[in-house]
Amino acid sequence: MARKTKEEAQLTRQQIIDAARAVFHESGVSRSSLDAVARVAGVTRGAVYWHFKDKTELFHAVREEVSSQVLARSHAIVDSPEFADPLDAVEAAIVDFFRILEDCPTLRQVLEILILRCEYVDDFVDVKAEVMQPAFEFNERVAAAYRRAAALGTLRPGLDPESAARDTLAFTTGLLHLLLGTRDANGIREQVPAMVSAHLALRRR
Amino acid sequence: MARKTKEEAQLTRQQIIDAARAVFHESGVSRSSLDAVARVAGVTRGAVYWHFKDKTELFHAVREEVSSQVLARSHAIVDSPEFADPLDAVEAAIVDFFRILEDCPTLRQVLEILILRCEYVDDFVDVKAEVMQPAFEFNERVAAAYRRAAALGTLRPGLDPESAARDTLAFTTGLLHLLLGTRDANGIREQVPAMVSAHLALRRR
DNA sequence: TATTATATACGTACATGCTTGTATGTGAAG
DNA sequence: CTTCACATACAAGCATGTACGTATATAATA
Repeated sequence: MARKTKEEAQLTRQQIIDAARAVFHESGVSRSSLDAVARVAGVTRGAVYWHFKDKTELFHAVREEVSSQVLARSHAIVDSPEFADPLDAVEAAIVDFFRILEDCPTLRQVLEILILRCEYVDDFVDVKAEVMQPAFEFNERVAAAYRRAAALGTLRPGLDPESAARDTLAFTTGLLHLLLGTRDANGIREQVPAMVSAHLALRRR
Repeated sequence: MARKTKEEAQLTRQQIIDAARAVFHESGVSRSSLDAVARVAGVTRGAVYWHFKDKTELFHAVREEVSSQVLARSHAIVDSPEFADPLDAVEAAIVDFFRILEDCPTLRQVLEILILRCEYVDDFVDVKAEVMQPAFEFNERVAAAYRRAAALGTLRPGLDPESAARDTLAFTTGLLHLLLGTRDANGIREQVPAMVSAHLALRRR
């Protein structure tokens, strides 16, 4: 084999990332060998070590490929001025998230890797904080939306926007884990839009 | 070394389980070697292999040591006839769970192992279902409590008991994951009783 | 523009350490 | 005397990291 052009090199880099996602999802992060990743990608470990320092760096590449887009998409919906009621924006953002979770296998694979196929120890303890940061950032937007709703009078009287946002964060987090935890999620999967709608309905005036 | 009496053997077995819990929590399940577990327990791998077939069986021993007690305790509170309002029983059970999560380091360690230090692949995929089963069983009790509350008229009119139970399950699940995910849980830890109370308050008439 | 030099994008080979499973030894309890 | 409750020893397989080879894209130079 010989040297590739820059575009070809970027392509093999992407192939390695795709292979890593598949292998991590299949075997778990710590049980995945870089040789298995290389074989799936159609290269050798030499290529993997050329593009990535070690498995941790490759793991980060797999994660960052999806985390930023998802967060940006959710933020755009929550902050969208198209919704007269901020509560509608929150509901739309949450429903949208769970919908693309169903439609985008890449996102689903990465989230399944992060949540139940990765051990957060040693150098991965701070990774867990990075993984959860998007959730907390989204929660900030939800709190802001709830404050706007309170000002508009569409939030149920007596509800503290910050407390309500924490509650919504717990609800969303739990729903995600329940959906990823089991195959059919005990019938929860088809109930998602209704559950989100009911959750928001309890917060409306 | 020589043969021990039966009580001594049970003691070393328990020491191995305790050591496994510590080592799994420190290094993650797959990165933990049975030799490390044996050294912490003060024995050799021979003792570990005598008491347990392999690492998977040891893992199950660590898990089952706590899962049954916790579930029984929660069920006892939810089904307790001491509460006039079933919603009070649900609130008490949830608050109690998160309180013993704070007070009992063993339970906390095991839950942290199960949730963020274990990779659910291969022979562990069905383990995940076992891990989540207590949550679904508890949810059944909560649904029954909500039905009783509906009959008593203390449940908010218009709420479907089954839907409300699913919502509570998502809330509880999410709260658990948020608490275990980060060190200070972004200030959520001290808010837990208030969050649970607020969650139930939205479901009261 | 043609030639040369160099860094690039890998593949190959090797040494090392770690972990597992099993096989066997062994001394005291029953 | 037998079985238990371990300890010890051994073999084998992986996975990792690095060192090295290599041929070509690309830049530098003439």
